[in-house]
Amino acid sequence: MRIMEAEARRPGDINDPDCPTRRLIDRVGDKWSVLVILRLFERTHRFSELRTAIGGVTPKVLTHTLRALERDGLVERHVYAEVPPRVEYRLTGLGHSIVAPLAALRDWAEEHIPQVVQARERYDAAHAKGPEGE
Amino acid sequence: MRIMEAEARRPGDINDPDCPTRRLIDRVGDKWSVLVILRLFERTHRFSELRTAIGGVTPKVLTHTLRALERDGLVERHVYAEVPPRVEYRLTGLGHSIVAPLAALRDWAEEHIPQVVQARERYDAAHAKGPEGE
DNA sequence: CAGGATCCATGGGGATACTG
DNA sequence: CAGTATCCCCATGGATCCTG
Repeated sequence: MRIMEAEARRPGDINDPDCPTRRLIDRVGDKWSVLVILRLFERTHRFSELRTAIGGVTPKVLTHTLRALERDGLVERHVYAEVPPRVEYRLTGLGHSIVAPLAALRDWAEEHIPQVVQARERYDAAHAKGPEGE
Repeated sequence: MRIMEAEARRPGDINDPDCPTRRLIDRVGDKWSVLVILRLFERTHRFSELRTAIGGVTPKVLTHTLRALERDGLVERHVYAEVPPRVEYRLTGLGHSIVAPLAALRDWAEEHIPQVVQARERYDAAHAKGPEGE
């Protein structure tokens, strides 16, 4: 499998800043990036639209997230010099390309998270009072 | 089937702790989980093996990571009551199932990170001295 | 409307030392 | 060997207020 190839060429050296896996984690690891990307995949959004659509995100953080995404070339920022300021965000081609992998992961989540939850309950139940039964 | 619950209650409400996407981010968002999973996909590892193989991870953090993974049902922990303590970690079936999506993302990274890096350089160059040429 | 500026709480995660 | 126990730093991100 592909995984083996990667392993062969870069044997898990996550200290290497060039390690793709490492950078990937940085990218999708933060709290809002993925949500923003999946939102923008649907359609172009204005700042406020994203803000209300996602909910729970503060302007500062949303701005930061969007800037990071823009810097990485995943999102485009379009400013319209109008009287009521209008700024639209949309995915770039690169941004679109990451949607599929992201969607794959999301699909995994939707399908398996219940099992994860069950596993947690089992684990907690077995460890809360101390592993006796065995 | 899978989506109905999460989707039905709130399309994209990441405030809902049950939102699969949200939980997924929690899982793959931390610094070492993905590395550990991909390592264990190759073969079973002992604690020290993982430690040296991944490198840069402290025992405390590695333990924490493994515990979380175990709790989520992605990793199995096998303790051998021997004189020199031996503990082996391996992926569960569930753990194996997430490798493919993870690999997809990793493949994306390997293929597109260079573009991301370029985008960053362009962005930084364009913003460092002030956006004039606009 | 879009976001910059500030202050601050939380905790992930690193370093180090110790133990069953 | 396989962790535990502490201490500590600082990046992430939330709350609030302010502005072009």
